[in-house]
Amino acid sequence: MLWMENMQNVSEEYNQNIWEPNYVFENEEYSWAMDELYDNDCSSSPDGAPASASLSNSNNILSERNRRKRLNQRLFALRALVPNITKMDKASIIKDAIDYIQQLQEQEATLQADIMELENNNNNNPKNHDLPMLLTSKNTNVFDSPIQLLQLNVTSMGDNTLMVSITCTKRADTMLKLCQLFESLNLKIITANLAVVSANLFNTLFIRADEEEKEELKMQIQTAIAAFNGPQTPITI
Amino acid sequence: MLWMENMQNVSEEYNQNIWEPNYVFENEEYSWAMDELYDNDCSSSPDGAPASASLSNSNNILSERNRRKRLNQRLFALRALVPNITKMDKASIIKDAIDYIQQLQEQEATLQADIMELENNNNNNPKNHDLPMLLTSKNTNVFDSPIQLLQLNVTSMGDNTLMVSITCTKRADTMLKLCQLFESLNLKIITANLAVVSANLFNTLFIRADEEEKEELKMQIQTAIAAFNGPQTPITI
DNA sequence: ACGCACACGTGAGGC
DNA sequence: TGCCTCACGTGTGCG
Repeated sequence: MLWMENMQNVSEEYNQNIWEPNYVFENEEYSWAMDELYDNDCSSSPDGAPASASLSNSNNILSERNRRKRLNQRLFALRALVPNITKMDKASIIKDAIDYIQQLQEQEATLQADIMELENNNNNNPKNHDLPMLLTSKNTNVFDSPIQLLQLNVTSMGDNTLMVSITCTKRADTMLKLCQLFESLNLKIITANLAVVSANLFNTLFIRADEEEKEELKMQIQTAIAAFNGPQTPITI
Repeated sequence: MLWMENMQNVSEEYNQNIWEPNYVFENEEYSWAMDELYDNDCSSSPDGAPASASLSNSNNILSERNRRKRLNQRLFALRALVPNITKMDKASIIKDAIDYIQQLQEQEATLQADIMELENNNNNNPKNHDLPMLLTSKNTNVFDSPIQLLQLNVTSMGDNTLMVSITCTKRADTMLKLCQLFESLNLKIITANLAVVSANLFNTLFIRADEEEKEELKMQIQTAIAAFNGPQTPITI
């Protein structure tokens, strides 16, 4: 019944691995969602299992651990969006999110009804509201000057945060084009910084995204710039 | 290792318990979240375990099974609320819910701003159609979401530097419009910073200009925003 | 073969 | 004590 005792080797490397999910957690109550991150080797299985099985087993364990970690990060990110949270249970987090979504949905319906009523009330303005407006159909007004990219880096900062650092030559409407590009990519920008030094434009922005989307994001930015510039592409990096 | 074979007694009562979570599920693909619902008694443990331990153990198993079932039901209910779902992963469900909540939040901000705008439009009769209407060459793709200015400060930092601090509600294309506006004013931007907090957008930029242009610059920005938003202006500061 | 996503049983820890 | 929630390792099934 109790033939497997590979637990509780946590205490030493716990303190250096506890910050690896990078959710800050200054308050120490309710600190589940990060009770993992110790990699035991799990060698020498009691029955004479061969080494290959042990290796694949270890991979499975690690993969499953990462999966649980991702799920908990997402759940915690979901919890961060809901304003009125009652309990920190996993089930309660999802329940509160459900209630909040329903509340937002009916509030949206109410607001839209109010808008329609107000629009009908003053019968002299013929404006129409088109709200959904997905991406990729708004950059039809590229005229001439392309974005000349000098450097592009995407690094993971932890805490579901990616830092994008872009350097390009400053010419007319470059910043405008970059903004257009960022909006088209639907990035969740936390903070953006821009510095102009002589004729160069240094742009640093922090984006809320999963850490594993790093390379994907870099490729997205590159292809977006390429698509923005048109058929001829002076990307040099 | 394989001393416990209490699986696969599902087939009879599966059909009457499958509808117990009350989510309809007419399509039969992706039907996880309901792979449980068999209550085995688990009596007569093979080793001579006492009856109390066996009973508490069985209760634990059953309770844990119910907990998992509740969690999956909630997750599935959450998934039912989100319109645009990509994958049926647990992690993807939570991710899509997160994106949807954020989208609903900014849409709510947009709609509330629209309501305020419409109410101002109802109260105020046309009186300011004498706006300078600069820029006008590139804003052919402005739909109808204006910049809702919450705060605007211009302070002199000395050394021919002015600091402009702008707060407005974050909605779609707000940053793009601000960039367009700044470019149209031909400002000599040294450094610009942008922070997004919930549904607000905080913008701070340092501009190379004479100190006596402070009030003039503030007026320029205000009138530019007014011109950008169109005839009706919901400036509240 | 390999990886991924899941449900399961189990022990630990908190009220 | 029992009840509840969680993380863990494991087995299974699918692409």
